[in-house]
Amino acid sequence: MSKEPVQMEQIVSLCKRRGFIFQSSEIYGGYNGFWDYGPYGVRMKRAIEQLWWNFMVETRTNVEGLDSTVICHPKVWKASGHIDQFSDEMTDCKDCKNRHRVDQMEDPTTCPACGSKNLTEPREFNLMMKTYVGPIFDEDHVAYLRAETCQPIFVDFHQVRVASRQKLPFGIAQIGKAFRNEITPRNFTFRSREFSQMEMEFFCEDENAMEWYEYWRDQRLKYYSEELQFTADDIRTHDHDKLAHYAKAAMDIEFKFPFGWGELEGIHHRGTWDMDQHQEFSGQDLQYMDHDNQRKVTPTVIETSVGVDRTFLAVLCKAYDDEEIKEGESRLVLRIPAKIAPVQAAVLPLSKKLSEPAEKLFADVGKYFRSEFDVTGSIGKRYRRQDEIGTPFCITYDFDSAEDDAVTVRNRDTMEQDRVNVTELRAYLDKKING
RNA sequence: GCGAGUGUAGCUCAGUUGGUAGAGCAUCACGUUGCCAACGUGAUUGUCGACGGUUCGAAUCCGUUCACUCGCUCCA
Repeated sequence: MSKEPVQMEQIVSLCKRRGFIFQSSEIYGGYNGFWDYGPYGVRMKRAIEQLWWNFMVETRTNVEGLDSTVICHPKVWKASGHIDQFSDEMTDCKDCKNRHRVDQMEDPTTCPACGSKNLTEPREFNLMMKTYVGPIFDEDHVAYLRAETCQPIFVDFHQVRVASRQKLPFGIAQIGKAFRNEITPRNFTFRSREFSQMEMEFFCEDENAMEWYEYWRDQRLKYYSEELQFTADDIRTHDHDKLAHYAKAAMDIEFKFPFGWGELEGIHHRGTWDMDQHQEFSGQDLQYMDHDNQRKVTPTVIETSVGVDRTFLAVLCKAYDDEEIKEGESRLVLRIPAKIAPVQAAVLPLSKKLSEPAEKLFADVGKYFRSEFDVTGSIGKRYRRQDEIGTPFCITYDFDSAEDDAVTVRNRDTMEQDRVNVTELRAYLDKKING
């Protein structure tokens, strides 16, 4: 059953039509690089975040959570290198139209691509979003929106450690918004200017760092295969040969998007770079006292950093299936894993006459699963509507239901139905959805 | 940001040499239907991306701008 590879336009169109994602500020013509999650989108986005949180935090004793502010003391970004490193001088060649980083050019007056000297004045491109804190808008009150969620984790390391009574090795995880003035937002939500990250910084001793690096790489790959059901065709890893200034080892987990391979997650061995920087800039002692060995160590950091919006997009691309049912008839179905589907169970009365008892059933199902009630249109029509938003189970209340206290549960992928007693419905769905 | 392309109802698109907008799907109502896009009748929807100009008259011509797609660049 080979199918046409999905195109980005189809994903964008579906997202808009069914209320997953639409452009920010659309009535004003939109705003480049900003996207809103609609009713189904926010359900699935939160489910993805919850899935990651459960996997990374709730099911472990050695990872703690944090929810820090978007705006931090400006020195945080000075220490992290973002204010300097995120700021590139760029020049455009007026002849061959290529853009170059001035610091990477052998001769800043000559275009490396075509040799022309007809270049624009170097202009600074800083990716940090700037704002002011306090009512006075001058240079002394400049602040930045965080460009990544991990820096506040380093900054709060000691507070979290003391409060949670953790010893090395342990991790701190955070989900939240980050902001970057991307030069070119592109590929729908893949690269936007406001986005959500799910990051975990694992603090350990340097001797064991590579082992932890490998451990977290394996854990994260397990998450993609077992939790998100991505296969070897969807996912590949890519080891960095050129390392960033802070990294000792680094790899990406990439997903095969319609527009090509794109990074979902980065796993980095950051050494003691961040902790050293914050120690230096804050003047505070950020070392960890290892009482067992009577020594102080600066923790080494292993980072796992995921883009929520990218995960969301990957799930949709993978799930999208325009399936041919018979000659000339197809159904659009999103084969989203049940755990993160925006609607996990739709309650549908077979006929409008059955609305009242069906609504009672819906009230009960809705307590335990993300659910929806729909009475408009034929039953087949309503199944197709649910297929389109990836609802794994449709519960149909029919004319026998009052008699036998049972309903049919229709499976999205197989389109087959089970007759399930209402008293067993919760357990039935729970097993199918949560395993 | 630079270069190229695109921009008409929620979606996909039509709109002839400038004469103030249509189709299919979707949505909603009523009837019908009783488990996979049925059908019938009716209804809603657009300052033709935005602003400005030329013209008696602009979706159609010109300018600017915004957004999207592709390339350069960058990254979670």
